[in-house]
Amino acid sequence: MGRKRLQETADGRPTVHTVAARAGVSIASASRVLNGVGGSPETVRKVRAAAAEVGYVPNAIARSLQSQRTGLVALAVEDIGNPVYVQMMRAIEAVVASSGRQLLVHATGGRIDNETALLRRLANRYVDGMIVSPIRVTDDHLAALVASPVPVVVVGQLGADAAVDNVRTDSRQGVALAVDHLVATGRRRIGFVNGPLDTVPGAARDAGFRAALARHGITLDEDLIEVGDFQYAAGRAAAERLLARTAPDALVCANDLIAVGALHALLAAGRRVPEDVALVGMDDTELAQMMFPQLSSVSLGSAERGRRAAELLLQRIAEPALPPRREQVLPSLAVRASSSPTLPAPRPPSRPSSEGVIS
Amino acid sequence: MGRKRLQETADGRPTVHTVAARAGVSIASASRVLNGVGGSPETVRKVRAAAAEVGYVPNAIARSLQSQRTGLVALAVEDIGNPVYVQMMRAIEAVVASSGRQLLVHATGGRIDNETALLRRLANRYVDGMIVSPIRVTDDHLAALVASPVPVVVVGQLGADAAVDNVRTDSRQGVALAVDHLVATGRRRIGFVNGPLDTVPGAARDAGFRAALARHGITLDEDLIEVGDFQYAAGRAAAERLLARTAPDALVCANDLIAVGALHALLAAGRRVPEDVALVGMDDTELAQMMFPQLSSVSLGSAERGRRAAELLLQRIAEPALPPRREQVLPSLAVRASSSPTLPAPRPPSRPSSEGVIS
DNA sequence: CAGACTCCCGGAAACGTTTACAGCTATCGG
DNA sequence: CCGATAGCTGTAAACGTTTCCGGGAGTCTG
Repeated sequence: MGRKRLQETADGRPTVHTVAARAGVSIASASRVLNGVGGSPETVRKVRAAAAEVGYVPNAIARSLQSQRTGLVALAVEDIGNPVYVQMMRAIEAVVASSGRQLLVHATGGRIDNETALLRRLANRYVDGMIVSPIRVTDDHLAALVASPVPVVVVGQLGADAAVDNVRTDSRQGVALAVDHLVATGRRRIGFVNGPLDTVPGAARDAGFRAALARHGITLDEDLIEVGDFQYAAGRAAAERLLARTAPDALVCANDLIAVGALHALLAAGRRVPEDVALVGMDDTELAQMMFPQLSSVSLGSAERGRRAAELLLQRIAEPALPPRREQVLPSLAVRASSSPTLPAPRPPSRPSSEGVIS
Repeated sequence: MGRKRLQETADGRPTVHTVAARAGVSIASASRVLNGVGGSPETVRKVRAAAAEVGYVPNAIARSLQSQRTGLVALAVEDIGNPVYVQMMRAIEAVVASSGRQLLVHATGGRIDNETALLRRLANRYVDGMIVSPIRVTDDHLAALVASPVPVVVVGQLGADAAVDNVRTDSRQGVALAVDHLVATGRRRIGFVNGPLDTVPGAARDAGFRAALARHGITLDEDLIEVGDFQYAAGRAAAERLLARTAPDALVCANDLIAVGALHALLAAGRRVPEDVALVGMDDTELAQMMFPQLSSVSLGSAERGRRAAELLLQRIAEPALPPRREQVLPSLAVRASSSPTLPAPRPPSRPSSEGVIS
């Protein structure tokens, strides 16, 4: 009974030992051949043949334990149904793929414990690094971020003192761009449909809206502000409540999903866009261009933020000791038919990103 | 220099050895305490304290190597920007979460080598199982699927003899539902905007469309068929080409993104929907309800397919020896304003899934 | 022909966990 | 008071891979 080591795994799959035994070489040689480093022609032939015969496929977990890397990078976002994250994801994927890694996405669904759990599970070496874009951030959440064993980059606003790589934008300024544009085109009763105020972006956009109105000397009518969720249905419902209460001549929405909901509410209520009510969304997703009329939207540079975040992450994976960095991308405004008095229901251009961009 | 074993990892992070040494116990005791199994009160106290002091966090890779499981499940889809996959993903996530696992999503971008590479990387034990929804499937792709070391479930059409768990729908029948509905409401010049014919769904929908017209005794005018990509922009361009060529009184689109593109093209060309041209999409995503008018759409039960696929996967993870199974979900048609002659530009209902459903 | 150098190979140690097993102490029942 | 039993503990083996290191064989150089 001197059987020292089983040559296959519990469920009967071959291991490198199986291959080595079958080829009549040591596991060291087998491993070398399988990794394409070294080996005499004869050994290579035997090992390759043996591997093919038994259908050997290496166990990536064991390999990672040894090599201390997995070739995977994760992205955690609230809601994968929001096109802004799709845009961001595509940009990240492009960068990550160039380093030979693969991107995995997880939707936290806004449940913050979910995100913390993900951090605990994934960040403990299942991935080489992580990009997270939280919309609510608590203290122990932040603690979990800094304590992560693998590099983490945060996309979005974060406390000034957080020792985490961070890419952000100024969404207050983004809202200001929208308000400036509307005021400049003669609108005065400007409404605002926002997301929850207990989220980071919700709070920032609320502050931005109030500040912008004040700057123009417009006193705020609270009836013109309505809060819902960052989703289509909630946006539509919120806009309906607002319209039932008062009559705006313009509507700023905290993201494009809300703006689409508002457009629906406006059209259903018989208001013409932009003649009766001008409409401006936010995030400048492809959804904005799918609508009819196409929606003006404040770009918060989500693709750019994603790209930069991915680059920061790759740098930190290569050089873990770097000090925490912070980058900022500027918002800009894409003016389209939904808010333009000069463009009468225009034919959609084929190069959609070339409309008048104000930054 | 008899130092037998380093007590911390190369980058200075604590291991279970660090904790054990600091607590003055063996690594076995430390591990037991950290897993909450056994240990005297005194040992528990010491180990807990030591772990907290050094900030110990277990290496999940090492744990997985030992336990042969990771608690992760992956979903691979073409394009995460397509809302149909978002729906599917949500359904899968719900099931998977109930088993205490987490779902990771990967977008292959239609690059088939990408999907094969993902299979090689992820399926080799990084995840406990995988759900893939390929739109193109080659032979070695299929080979990679069956050879996967971890359970795999395929969503979508697959060769009849493939030894893989499979959840499918009948999209030919789905197209037929749309055509039947349009014919029944008096349309005769029915156009079809499809995706690429070299994809599985594209081919099936093309066949379904031709068969349905034939069944109604309508001879097909090839001018009424246009092919693009399964995306918004391509759908709009394809619809524009079609409209420049001929004058349909109805349009069936191979998915909702295409349908939105077609809607845009129709409105830009001054056609009224549904008065001049009735429009029916496919996949019944939330996008269909975001439009104005809301789009009729053939539901291919994507949420249901996702749910079933996840259940099949969990069963197989628990019981790997099961024979391959195949499940089918039936298509149905949600009739909304874009194709209804009887509903004049209706107010969107608040319970959007309750419109007249035909199956 | 001796030495240096190159190449290839196998043994064994790692990577960081979990866990089977055996030994020890303390308690309990008879 | 002795044997059985229960509860903890530590040693060591596993999980499946990569890689360091030393030895052997062959080739080249002087």
